[in-house]
Amino acid sequence: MSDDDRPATSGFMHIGEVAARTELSLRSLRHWEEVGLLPPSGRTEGGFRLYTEDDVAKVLVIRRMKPLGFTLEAMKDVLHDVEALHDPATTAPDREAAAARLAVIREDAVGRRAKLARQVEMADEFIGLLADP
DNA sequence: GTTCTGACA
DNA sequence: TGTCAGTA
Repeated sequence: MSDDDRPATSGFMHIGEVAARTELSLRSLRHWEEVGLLPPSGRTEGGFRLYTEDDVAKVLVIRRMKPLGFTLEAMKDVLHDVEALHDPATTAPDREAAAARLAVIREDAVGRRAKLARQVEMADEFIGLLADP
């Protein structure tokens, strides 16, 4: 690794640090860039991906949606809408539309969470079934 | 030693 | 998604 590939000085992180901090695989992070879900904020001259704290925040959003079974496309929309709401330049009607979409996703998430909870119940019952009497 | 791209038992 | 190859 050459000096221009060392991110420590500028607040940027390499993919390895992001993976470690988010408990996600390098493979997933690379894949998500490939499909346009999470492009790194930058690249070194050597081609190394550079991630910011904001990027990590997005990764965490994805990590939270993952167990709910949302599609990468849905995650992409969420990231875009959340970003739009953060951007002061976003117009009122655009905010309204983004908020509406996120509300739909939230309802969906509530349902998916319930289904997940039922699965955990099944797991607990199974574990109880094998418990020492 | 870490990351990159591409490919596939 | 994991993992291995062949590089830089």
